[in-house]
Amino acid sequence: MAADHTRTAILEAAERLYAARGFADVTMRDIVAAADVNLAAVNYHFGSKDELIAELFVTRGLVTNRERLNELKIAEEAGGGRAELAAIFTALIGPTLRGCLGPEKQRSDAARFMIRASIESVPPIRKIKNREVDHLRRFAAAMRRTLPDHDEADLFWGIHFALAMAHQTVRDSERLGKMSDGACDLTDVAGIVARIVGVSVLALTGRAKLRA
Amino acid sequence: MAADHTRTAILEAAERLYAARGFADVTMRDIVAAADVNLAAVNYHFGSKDELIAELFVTRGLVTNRERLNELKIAEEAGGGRAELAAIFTALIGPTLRGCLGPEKQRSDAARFMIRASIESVPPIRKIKNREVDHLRRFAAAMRRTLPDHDEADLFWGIHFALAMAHQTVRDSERLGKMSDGACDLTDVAGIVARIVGVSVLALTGRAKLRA
DNA sequence: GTCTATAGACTGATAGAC
DNA sequence: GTCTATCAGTCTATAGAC
Repeated sequence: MAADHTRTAILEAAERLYAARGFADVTMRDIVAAADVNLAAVNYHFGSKDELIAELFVTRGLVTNRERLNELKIAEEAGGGRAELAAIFTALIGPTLRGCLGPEKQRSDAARFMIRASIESVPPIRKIKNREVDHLRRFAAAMRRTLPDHDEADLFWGIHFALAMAHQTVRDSERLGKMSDGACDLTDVAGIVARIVGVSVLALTGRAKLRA
Repeated sequence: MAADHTRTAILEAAERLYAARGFADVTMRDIVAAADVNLAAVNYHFGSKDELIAELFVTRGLVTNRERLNELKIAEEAGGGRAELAAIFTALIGPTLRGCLGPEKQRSDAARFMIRASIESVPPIRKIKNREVDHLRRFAAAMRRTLPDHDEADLFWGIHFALAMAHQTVRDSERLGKMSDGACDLTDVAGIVARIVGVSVLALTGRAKLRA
């Protein structure tokens, strides 16, 4: 009970501080002060600063991944086993973008934390991301069912590019806003998702359609 | 002379070590040991660890940006003031990708350093990237000359997405290789550039052509 | 100006008492 | 499970030698 309280207090304080100020600027002493626990408690419960960050990232990432697979499942059922290509891409990038973009004022600590994780990309987080491969292969499999005759490598490039566009939009929305002088609306999440999905679908099917 | 030697020795050692082991794992003590200079010399010549990293990044980045603008200029001259869209995108992403991808064995320390900068993205580097906006606006201007009637925001989204795909390919080539089980050839730099350029051009012109 | 030796403040991690 | 005390390691700052 008391153990749980300490553990939870650390997690909450860490997420809040990391979300607000980033990983580099927040020390373990900042966290234990905010959580009102002892310094050594972090190492006792999590092992190290990196493992604390990893724990937070895994927890939040699992939620997103579950949403993605859920949307994919719905899309496949709606299509009788073969999901629309656009629906597959939407399932892949929608949950992340909806969580990370949108009106700045109403972003939760969890969302802000995930944005930091995208931007700063510290070692513990990179390690976890490298183990996401199996998860992504499910989307490749869904695409293969929809486009059984399509070149295999193209499908993987399609996933790679869709994630790239989504990720970079979360990461660097500031630069895009500055560069376009406000012409690109970064609060219109649905519009951004549709835009990335549109490009991704076109990249896979466009050349063929243009030839026809 | 002697001043130059110390300064240069620090820069060379830092670039080599950062390229090999990343920013987080290399301390200033590692650098001064490799360069055989005194610890305080780094602060004397560069001010801080962050400013040393920034100096390296700016130097290498200027070379890439010059290549980009040079390619853009050639493309505009070839088209009599209006460059082909594909040539604009190639000028934008080609230099970076040629520098960072390709056979792993023959990558220079400079190339490996820039890959690290893409992946780890420490604070001093992020600051510099945010000031690249003016440079990117030149590509937007070139696109406006080629597509004068096109929606303004679309052009910025096009640049944003092209950079996203290029950047992510440098950043996460490992994951793509694993996910595709080798089906995506990451040593074929020209092919990758062509692929990203193709998607980018299609994203801007595809919908219009499909309607026609 | 260039460089060195040294000291300082801060970090994450840990051993051992409670 | 919690805490105090302390560790070795980090970057930075400065006084002074060359």
